[in-house]
Amino acid sequence: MMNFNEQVYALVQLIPHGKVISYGRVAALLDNPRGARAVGWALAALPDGTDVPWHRVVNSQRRVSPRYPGDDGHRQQALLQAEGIAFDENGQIPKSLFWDPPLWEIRDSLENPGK
DNA sequence: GAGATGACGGGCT
DNA sequence: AAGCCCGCCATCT
Repeated sequence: MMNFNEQVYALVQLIPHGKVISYGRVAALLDNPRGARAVGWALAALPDGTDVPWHRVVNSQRRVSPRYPGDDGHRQQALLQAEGIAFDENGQIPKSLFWDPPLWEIRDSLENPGK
């Protein structure tokens, strides 16, 4: 049985290039609707140079979340902009760029890793 | 096992 | 409308 962190990583890897999703939504798709904070914890534990596209996970305000005091989120924004994602003057991402997969698709992928 | 710690979120002021 | 407050959850001490 995959632990929570592994499920988070597996799901985040499914986020399409050019799309984003919120922490809370990731948690909900993993059948843990109140686990948003734990999702952030899981992503924080990723090593540098990971192949997990952590930058595609943003908060429910449709903005990137600061990592440390004083962080302006510029790095994550740059990664997203490189994928064609645009931010408005308020630093928000349009709703249309949010990934909203059907639940069955997630279940399938997590049950058959890699295929 | 109790207490502390976040890359969260939503409800209330 | 912008914060503050306080549950929530997986981990770490």
